[in-house]
Amino acid sequence: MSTSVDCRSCTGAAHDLFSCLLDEQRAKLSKAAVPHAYGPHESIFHSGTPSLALYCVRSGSVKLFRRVNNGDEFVVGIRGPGDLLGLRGVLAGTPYAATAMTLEPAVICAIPGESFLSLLRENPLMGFRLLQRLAHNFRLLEDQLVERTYDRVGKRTARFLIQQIQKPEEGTSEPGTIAISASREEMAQLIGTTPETLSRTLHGFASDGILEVDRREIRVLDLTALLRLAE
Amino acid sequence: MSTSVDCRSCTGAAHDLFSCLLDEQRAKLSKAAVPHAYGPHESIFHSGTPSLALYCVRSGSVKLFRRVNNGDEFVVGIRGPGDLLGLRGVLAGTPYAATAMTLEPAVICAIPGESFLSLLRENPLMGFRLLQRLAHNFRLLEDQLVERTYDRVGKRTARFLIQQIQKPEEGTSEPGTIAISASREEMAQLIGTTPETLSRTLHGFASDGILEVDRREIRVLDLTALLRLAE
DNA sequence: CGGTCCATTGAGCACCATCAAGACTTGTGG
DNA sequence: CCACAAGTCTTGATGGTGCTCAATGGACCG
Repeated sequence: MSTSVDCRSCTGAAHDLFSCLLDEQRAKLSKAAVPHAYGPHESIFHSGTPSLALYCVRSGSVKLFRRVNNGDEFVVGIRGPGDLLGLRGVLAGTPYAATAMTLEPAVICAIPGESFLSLLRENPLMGFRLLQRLAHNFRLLEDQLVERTYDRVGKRTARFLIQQIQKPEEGTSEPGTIAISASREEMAQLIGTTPETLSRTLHGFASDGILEVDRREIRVLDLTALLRLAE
Repeated sequence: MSTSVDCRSCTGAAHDLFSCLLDEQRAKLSKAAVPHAYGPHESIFHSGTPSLALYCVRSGSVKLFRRVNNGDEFVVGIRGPGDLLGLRGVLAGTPYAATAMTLEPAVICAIPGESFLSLLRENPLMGFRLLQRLAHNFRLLEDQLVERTYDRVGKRTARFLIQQIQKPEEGTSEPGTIAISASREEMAQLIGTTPETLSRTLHGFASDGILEVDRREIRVLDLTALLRLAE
């Protein structure tokens, strides 16, 4: 075991979850968790393979997607720091339902399913916290279901852009400027549309004076209008 | 307290969940649970109101829906015997996210949120079972998200019909015959479309020789074809 | 300076919601 | 038992949204 990790120092929502662990349990977790640095577009696990481990995102962001019949990817969700991946599979003992892939460079800890389950048995409070978290995620997923079905591409795109603005960014960016690291293809997937439609939508916004669209940067000129579009 | 209930005798998936309770705990649950017989189209709780209780479906079926901006109902899910309603709200301490309404006559037990939570504290194993169940439902919801977004009305309708066939029915019906107790409007909601489109879809199937459509009964003539449509 | 990849733009079309009208069922009161 | 009314289901016509296919335009890289 080359690297070691201290789950106590882990920031974000995961801390909330693990904060109830006793020192001894936390030590056990830290010992079981194996961190790994992923590059962009590396897969963490694949849909259909047995759920041997649970993954805890320390930094970076990850997309979860399923492959649908016609072959293209359906993005089921995006996870960030503090989120757990593969929880369902480990709990239910079923294969992963989705494939997880990093969007950007990320550091993610792998926790063997068995270790996690035994920890869960030892510490019911963590179980309760987990229930609450799952309940919360459930609601978010429901929101997503409604959004995908009811809201038009324009609205979803506006929401996506607003999320990106709020995302904590590194030094260089000015307020209102979104650096696009993803390709249009990928961006379209996250919104749930095609690259063509996304392009049209963005340039539509641009010609309304709301955005300035560049290949890898989007400047928001009229945030008020954008917020109105996102309702 | 007029009526009393024995949670041990409750059939279905709920039994799985409560089977791990000790006698004493089960007695407590049975005492806390208040059964109530609902007629069709009665609401059990409303979206936005505080989550004071959890509901356990004993018989009948229930639709969960949200009201969307334009005013119409978006059906988030359907629950049947053994399912719990309002779990999320109780766990997270947030208001109900959806409104629950019976589709048919139903018997449903109300369990005060506090009683349930204290039971959960006393019995970690139940917590674990609950986690598993939530994990499973999570997956189903994800399936629904994909289905709603990707599958066309025809496919969704076919799936719906197949589900209805498999549903345990009371004496009178012949195999392959579906008694429609719901109106077209309601049926359309469950599938996620409009009454007009549903009507066209059903009669389209009929003219392909797959179904025989009557106002309140649908006979499946060609199950193979229907299964193929549902993929 | 070509070649390749990605983004954009255009044209056409499928699906389905909407609006509108007609057919049928059901209920009510005379 | 009939007549009328109200509701539901069906059918038709139309339009919008967004996907698909195809062509063009840049950017980046060798």
